[in-house]
Amino acid sequence: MGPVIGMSPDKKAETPGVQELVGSRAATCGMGTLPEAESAASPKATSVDKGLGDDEELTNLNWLHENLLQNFTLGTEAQPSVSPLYDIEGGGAVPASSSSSSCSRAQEKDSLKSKPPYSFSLLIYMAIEQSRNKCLPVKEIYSWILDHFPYFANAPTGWKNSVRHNLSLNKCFRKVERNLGKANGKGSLWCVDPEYRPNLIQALKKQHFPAAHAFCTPPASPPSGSSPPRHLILQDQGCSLKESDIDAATAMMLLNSSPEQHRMQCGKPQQSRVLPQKRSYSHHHHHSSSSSSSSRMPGVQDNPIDLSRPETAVVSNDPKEDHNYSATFQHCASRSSVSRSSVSSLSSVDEAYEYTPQARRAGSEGFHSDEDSDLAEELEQANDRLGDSGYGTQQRAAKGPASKKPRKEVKQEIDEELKEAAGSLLHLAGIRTCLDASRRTAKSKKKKKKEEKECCHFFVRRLC
DNA sequence: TCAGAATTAAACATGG
DNA sequence: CCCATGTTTAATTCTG
Repeated sequence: MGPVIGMSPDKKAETPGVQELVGSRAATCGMGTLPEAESAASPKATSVDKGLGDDEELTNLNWLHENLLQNFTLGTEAQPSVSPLYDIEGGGAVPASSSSSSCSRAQEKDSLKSKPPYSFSLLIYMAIEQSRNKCLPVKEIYSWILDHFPYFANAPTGWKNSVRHNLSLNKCFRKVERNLGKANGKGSLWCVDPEYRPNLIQALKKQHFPAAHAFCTPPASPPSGSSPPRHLILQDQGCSLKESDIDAATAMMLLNSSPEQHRMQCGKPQQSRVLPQKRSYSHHHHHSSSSSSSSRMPGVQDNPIDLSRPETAVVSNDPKEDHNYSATFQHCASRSSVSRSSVSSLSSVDEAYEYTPQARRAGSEGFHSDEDSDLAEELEQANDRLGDSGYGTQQRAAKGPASKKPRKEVKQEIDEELKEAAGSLLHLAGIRTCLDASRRTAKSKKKKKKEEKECCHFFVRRLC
């Protein structure tokens, strides 16, 4: 990621109102992260681009915290205005920053300054995936990013251009006409091309995001007391785990990670460069050799992710093949016969939005019916589990409430469990990180050490 | 060092 | 005309 800071500040604001809103929100909730944890992480995390040492690791754990917890609120749509971490830290309603310590203040300050370690593609992906209907208008994507990464609230507005650029250019994202849309505003909806979801998840994982699988659409069967537990596979260890074990397992990953893993989890932000572009936008890409392209994205094949979702495990139509620009472009035509399940992602949406692929891409798109039907069902059920808000209100209103209540309860239970698990995991991770950081930054300033100490003490207290 | 991926900036078109 | 959205190109930066 290039420095956003370098963007010309005199550019006109694209959405003037939002910054204020989010800025103030961020100020009140402090990004909704564990304040003490982040206080250790944040203080010097203002620069992500260069020369980051020990602090950066903490910073990235910071993001890990946020996103882990976000995703552990499985089955609930991200509530932009309410951080998912509220629940964990404050027992439900208390903003994290209400425990006003010097840590939380510093953290709030720095959360606004530190740049997310995720590429725009991943940010967009996360936004879309956490939306109820798995598709969002650009504006909502902006909002999600602003809500979850307040850094952008204060950053120059070129990032929105980048977001749009990514949406247009990245094959992972597909434009969807919304015919009911006038009331919802202009512009199209954007969704994630299921075919490329594995890529995105892989990219997320590569970006110190062990819980990337949580961005996967939940399995077909609705959660119930009798439903079989979801099994997750920790990519680097090949362990198959029940969800209830994930806290311990992921904690193990954090605590016993190899240097490489540790770097992934705590180290310098790395953007995964695995996401396919829709076309070539630079001449030299056209005649670039395919030598390196075939060697990229090792994880997709080497570490198939159990994503509790059929398509995610299917990488046979491997987009990695055309993940480089030239190949991407050339494969477009051949991909016309390739199974396409985008529509399936929208199956539950198409009551609200009619899916009409854009002409530019429609030429190369057919949709796979078999997979679609399965996924449609799956998504329908998944969407049933999701909370309210967003675009699907009408259709839910049409449904009877009778079938909803038990699911809701179950969902709540699961959420509780997951939050708890995530909480303890993060505490462990926080301790680990704090200790590591203290060790490595032995030479660093006393002030910093003090903050780390506070952080560690906090976690130890919490554990006890 | 290099190729490719990602970011950033900018121009332009379109539609509300 | 303004603004949001979407597309495209180009330059730059970063990373494996």
